[in-house]
Formats: sequence, C-alpha cells, structure tokens
Amino acid sequence: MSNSIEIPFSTTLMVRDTCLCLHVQRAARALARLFDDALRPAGLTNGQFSLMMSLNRPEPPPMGPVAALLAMDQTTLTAALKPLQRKGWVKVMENPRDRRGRLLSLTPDGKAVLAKALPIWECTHAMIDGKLPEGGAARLREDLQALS
Amino acid sequence: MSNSIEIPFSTTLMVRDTCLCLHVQRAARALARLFDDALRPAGLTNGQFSLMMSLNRPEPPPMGPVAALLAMDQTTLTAALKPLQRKGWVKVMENPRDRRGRLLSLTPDGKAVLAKALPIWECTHAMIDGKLPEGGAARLREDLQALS
DNA sequence: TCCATTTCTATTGATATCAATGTATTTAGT
DNA sequence: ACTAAATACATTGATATCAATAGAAATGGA
Repeated sequence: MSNSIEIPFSTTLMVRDTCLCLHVQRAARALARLFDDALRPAGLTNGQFSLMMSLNRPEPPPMGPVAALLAMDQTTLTAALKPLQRKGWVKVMENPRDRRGRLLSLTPDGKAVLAKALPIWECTHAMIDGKLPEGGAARLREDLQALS
Repeated sequence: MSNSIEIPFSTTLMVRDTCLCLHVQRAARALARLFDDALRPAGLTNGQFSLMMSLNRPEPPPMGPVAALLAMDQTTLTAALKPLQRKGWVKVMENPRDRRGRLLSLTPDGKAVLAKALPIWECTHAMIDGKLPEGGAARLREDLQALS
C-alpha cells in the first residue's frame, strides 16, 4: 500500500541540490574536521576553541549568554564544559549574586592553551578564506547570520 | 607563569566575529533545530531526512558514496543507519557483487515517511529562503560548497 | 596461484547535540 | 512576608560525530 507513495528521483535531486540545511550541515562537518585536525596539536577541537575563546573576557560570563552566543542548547554547554573542567582549563563557579547561576572563566593553563591555538586558527582560517571569492567571507558571514 | 600568555580581549572579539567555522557551526545548530522541530510530526530529524532522501534512487547505493555526498565520516553513517533500520525505513543488504559492501535502500514504509516529510521540508525551506536577500540562497550554497 | 596491498565496513571510546524533565533560586504580585 | 511564576542549570536518554582500530573481501603483481 505504501508503494503508491513514491517521490520522483528528480525531486530527490532538487532537494539535495537546494536544501540549505543540508548544505550547511555538510560544510559544518567539513570545516569541523579541518579545524579539528589543525588544532589537534594544541589539544583542542574546533568547538572547544570557540567556547574557550568566548570565555576570554574581562568579566566571567554566566552560562546562558554563552550558550546563546554559540547558538547551542544550554544542556549542550553543560556537557561541553565537563572535559574542559577535567583538564583544568575552565573554572565553573557559583555566581555570588545569583546562586542559581554559574560564572565561567579560563584558568591560566586554559589561557596558555588558547594562546597556543590562536596562531593555528589564524593560519587555518586564512587558508579557507582564500578558497572563497573576493569579499566572499564577509558575505557568507552575513548570510549565515541571517539564518541564526 | 602561564599568566604571561594573555590574549587581548580585542583579539577574542575579532575571532568571534570573523571565524567562519564558528559561524557555520552556529548556523548548522540553528537550522538543525528549526528543521528538527518542523519534521518532528513526521518522525524524522533533519539528518535522517537528508539521509533518506539521498537513498531515494533507482539503484541502491553503497555506503561510501552516500557518506561522501553527506560529507560525513563513514562510521557516522553506520551509526546513523541503525535507528532507521530498527524502524524498518531503511534496508541494508550485502552487495552480491562485492561482499565487503552494503547496498542501502528505502523500504515502502520509509518511502511513505519521506513522502509525508517532503511538504514539511518545502514549507520550512521556503521560510528560511525568505530570510535571505534576493538570490542569497544560491550564493550561499556556492560559498558553502567551496568550503566542502 | 599466492601474497601484499587496497578497499569497504563495523566496533569502541570519547565528545557533541538536543528533548524532556527535575531542582534550586530569584522575582513579582498580593 | 508569602506564594506563584519565572529563571538558571543539571540530569537522563537518545542520536550524531569522529579517531583509532580491526575484520573481511577484492585487487594487483609476481
């Protein structure tokens, strides 16, 4: 009975070629692998690099805004912090002004790891930047931001 | 001692604002949530939709090319197939021409689920398409493809 | 044919991701 | 001050992701 419901192959090709979600997921996986490989000598993944970089602030931020900045679920952030805490790179402390909340900060070791990773990021980013046409990077960022 | 290695806050802001990897990961998470929410009534996630759509072909493909198409690790594909097999939507069979390989195909139930999900995809995709400027979608796809 | 190499996939272990849910704390309304 | 609602995180369970590794089968060269 289910046999009567068939999507034409041409429709499949159209969806594959046009689906923005698929295109973004694909690029996300490819870029993640690229940066993970490059950052491996520094002991960081691309996500850990982005997270730790976002914690490099004058004042330790609470979790909510950090999760929003990274556009990730709050529970994902909780999980992502675990290995970084174990390695002693990130400190999670209770917020004295609001005991429900936590304040996130880099330890000196964490800052050292981040400093070691920064030139790797610069090099890798310059490389992929070169793969885009003139002004493509800025344009791409705008388009992606419109989808977040 | 590690205290001497400090990345300036201005550098952090620069990395946050320019990092293409971060921008893509962020958009990927946001879009994944959007499509997951929309497709939930059909019982599919965005990744399962893309995977099953890519299996809607005249001839059942082996795993390698499918993983390459989705730009995912082959081990990720093996894992992603498991829940779809359990639900009886995807059939994995040994390739008689090469007994190392597997051939992937949709079951009639799988085709029915995919057919139910298609109009949801169309609607959701039209919505996010509208968030981009004129011709932005095609441009964005090109830029993303350059990074894969 | 035989063997080394290559190819195709599975397994394991670690992290990433989110929905659903629960807990503690703060805030607001009375 | 008291209580209801809202807020900020944590936990659990399921899937997603990849590196490292291993197994089985095909391929190519001698």
